[in-house]
Amino acid sequence: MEQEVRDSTQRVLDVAERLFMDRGYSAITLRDIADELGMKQASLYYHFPGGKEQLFLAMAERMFDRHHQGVVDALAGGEEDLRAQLRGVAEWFASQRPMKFMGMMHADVAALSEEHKEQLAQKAHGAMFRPLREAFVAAEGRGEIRAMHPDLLAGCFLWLMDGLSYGETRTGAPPRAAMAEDVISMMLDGLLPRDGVFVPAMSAMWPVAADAGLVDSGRNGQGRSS
Amino acid sequence: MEQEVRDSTQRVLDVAERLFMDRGYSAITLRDIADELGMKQASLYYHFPGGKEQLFLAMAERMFDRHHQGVVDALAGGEEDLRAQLRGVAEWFASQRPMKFMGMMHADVAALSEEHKEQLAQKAHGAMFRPLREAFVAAEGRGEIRAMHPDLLAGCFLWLMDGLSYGETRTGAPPRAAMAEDVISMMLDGLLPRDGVFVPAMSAMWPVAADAGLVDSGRNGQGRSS
DNA sequence: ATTATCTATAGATCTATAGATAATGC
DNA sequence: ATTATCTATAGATCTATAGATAATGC
Repeated sequence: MEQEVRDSTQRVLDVAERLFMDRGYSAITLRDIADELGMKQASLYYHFPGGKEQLFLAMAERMFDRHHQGVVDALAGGEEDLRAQLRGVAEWFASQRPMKFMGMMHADVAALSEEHKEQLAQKAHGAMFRPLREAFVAAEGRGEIRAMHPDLLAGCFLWLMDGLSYGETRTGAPPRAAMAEDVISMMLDGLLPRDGVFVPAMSAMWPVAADAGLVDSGRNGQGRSS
Repeated sequence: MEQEVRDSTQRVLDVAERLFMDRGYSAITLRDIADELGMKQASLYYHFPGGKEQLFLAMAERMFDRHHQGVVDALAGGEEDLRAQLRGVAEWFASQRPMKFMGMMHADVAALSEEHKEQLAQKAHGAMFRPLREAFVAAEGRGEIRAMHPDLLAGCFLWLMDGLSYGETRTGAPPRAAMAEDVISMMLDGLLPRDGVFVPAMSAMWPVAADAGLVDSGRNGQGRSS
């Protein structure tokens, strides 16, 4: 029975995570979640007496714990080599559903109480930002990369990894692994030629759609281009 | 009177843009917007008979038109030099309120009708994505940068510029101009040393907070770091 | 007559609470 | 007795519509 409780609550969190992360805190109702679970909206209060906000918070904390584990493990797996570490983190994020990290930390969090807002920000920071930042600091210490504000580096990388998942659905886009590899190469090698030679990119092999929109439909993007 | 109508409707759009972009389509009610304007919720239907969705759409299109102008002008101002062009675009975005582009194109757009969804995606693409992508293609054609999928390059840059505005409120963060310059340098020069020399970064001058959270409060970020 | 607002309200949700019910464990 | 659900519903919004009102332009 103890086991049952756990499974059931975890299933609620699974659905909540998928829906909240996909459409945002305000857009999702408890009924949406309950419907997907085949239960009634009021039944969710058995698992989360604090209601919607408590459910969202529990979902977010569980998610951050998971990502913390994934990021820390990935960083540990490529020790002494930043590129290998970043590849590992990229693989981790590719294995997870998009979290829309910043979208959540901004729009969704605004709907929470002041206390929970701060709590979640701290959690997110400790879970993903801090370990990644430390990896950049260590790489700089080893003389592997130049000095740049480590918060900026960690933020850019996390941000880009999260961003890759948005583009995933586009038709004609290079596969995610190729994009991640190129993003890492862009950060480390840069786009300018090195020693007069161009570093090859994986995504360069994919054909560029004539005028790739989000889908391939007629263009009505912009008329009044002055 | 004609003039009056225009001003009044534009003021509605101003407030709608600020609120929608800040907290998302679902989180903002027509009452929120009307209150801020000092009018009644029902009065908004005079300006936008189609209601909330029409108001959001009009707001987004006006915003994209503005950004199209800003991006195109910035790109034209630094012709034949990608770094100058990107600096110009970065300055443009710094002069504008954060648009939370992707957050909007994903979560908010999901609440719209299928038709408007597509319409907005096309608009956003034509307004900002396409001109930027073409600048990357041209730079590659000039031999300035290596070949990489231009959609990826344009997406990364836009994404990073949008991301910079999120971090802006953090205490102790380097000023936005320094961050933008470093992000551009990271993309073009890379983090690895060039010809044995480290390219200097502006943000490297800013002190790294001992354990910079979003604010400087006690750490409760992560306990169970296995 | 037109413009730009307002008041009032119908109808549809949404969150949260109270209490019933069925199944399982002691 | 406990667990996990359900039904029913109060109370609070939210969107949208109908129609009144005051100010301005012809």
